Amino acid sequence: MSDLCDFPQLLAGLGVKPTALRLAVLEVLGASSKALRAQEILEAIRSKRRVNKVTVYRILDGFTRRGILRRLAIEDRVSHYELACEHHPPHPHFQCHNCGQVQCLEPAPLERMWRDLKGPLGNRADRIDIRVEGVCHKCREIS
Amino acid sequence: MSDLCDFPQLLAGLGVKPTALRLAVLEVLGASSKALRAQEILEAIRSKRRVNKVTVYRILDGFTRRGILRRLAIEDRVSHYELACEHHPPHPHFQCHNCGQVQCLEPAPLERMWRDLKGPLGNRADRIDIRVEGVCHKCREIS
DNA sequence: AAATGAAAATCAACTTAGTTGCAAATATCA
DNA sequence: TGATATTTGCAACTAAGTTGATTTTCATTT
Ligand SMILES: [Mn+2]
Ligand SMILES: [Mn+2]
Ligand SMILES: [Zn+2]
Ligand SMILES: [Zn+2]
Repeated sequence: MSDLCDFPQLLAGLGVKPTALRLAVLEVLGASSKALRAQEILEAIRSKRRVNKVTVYRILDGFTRRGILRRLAIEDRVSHYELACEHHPPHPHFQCHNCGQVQCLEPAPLERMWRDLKGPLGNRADRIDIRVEGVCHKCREIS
Repeated sequence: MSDLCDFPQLLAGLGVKPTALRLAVLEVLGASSKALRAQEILEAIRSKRRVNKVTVYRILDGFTRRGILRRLAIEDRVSHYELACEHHPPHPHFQCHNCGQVQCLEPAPLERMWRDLKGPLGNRADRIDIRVEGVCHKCREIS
């Protein structure tokens, strides 16, 4: 999705060393049009080289803490990850409850929701996640 | 939250036997102003009687399938449950990333989101979940 | 009241996704 | 080169939930 980002430079800007594995994680996510599970990222990297899952989990975690990735709590019991670079502003997601895929939707409606939800609370809102669940285009055709 | 519902009657209407445990699960959720984890429901029941966790998980699962409860994928790796009766229409949720509590927000803005998100897809949207993340009122005071 | 049968609850074992602690391998710097 | 710090790997563990088989409960039928 984002071959627009120069990953080595992105990491350099944050003082993070661009190791082969860190770049591999970013490239897998950059090449995907949808948010991926840690498992899927792991397998994608493994199709090219050998990696330990712990390393991948640690990279995903570190990137999420630094704001390089967003971790989505979109599905029970499995996190999904996506790039959080400027080409990927926060946006709603769609998950098909038949095939499980997580699509990215257009960011547009987010701004308005912010205003509606932020107001009425003594809480401080830092982030808003919108998840649409249903049956995707492909799965509808089949059945 | 919903002492408004007559649980035995609710179950009867669906042809589900109102066993002691099923009612206990509904009463715990009915007495709570926030969505609860399976663990919390289990502990609440255990403070009164002895139960096996499998039974509680199966009850939660059955209720969710029948639409008596909603299962919320609001936090990584832990489901939250809430009553889905007419006094609890679907609504956005707020989770504090300090204390982890999941508050229920007002249902109002949901209708509008539907229209915005349903349209642009070949997908069929069945449900929309909105999750606001931040720091809750209580946790803000403390720090 | 005893026998039958179905639904509900329990138990032990298992699974999945992720985490922890520590050791080995690399990279960086003096 | 050696000393230090960072990254990666390995094995063991955890938390949340699931599975399959067994036992209990409870309403019917005899
Ligand atoms: Mn996305
Ligand atoms: Mn709620
Ligand atoms: Zn699908
Ligand atoms: Zn809080």
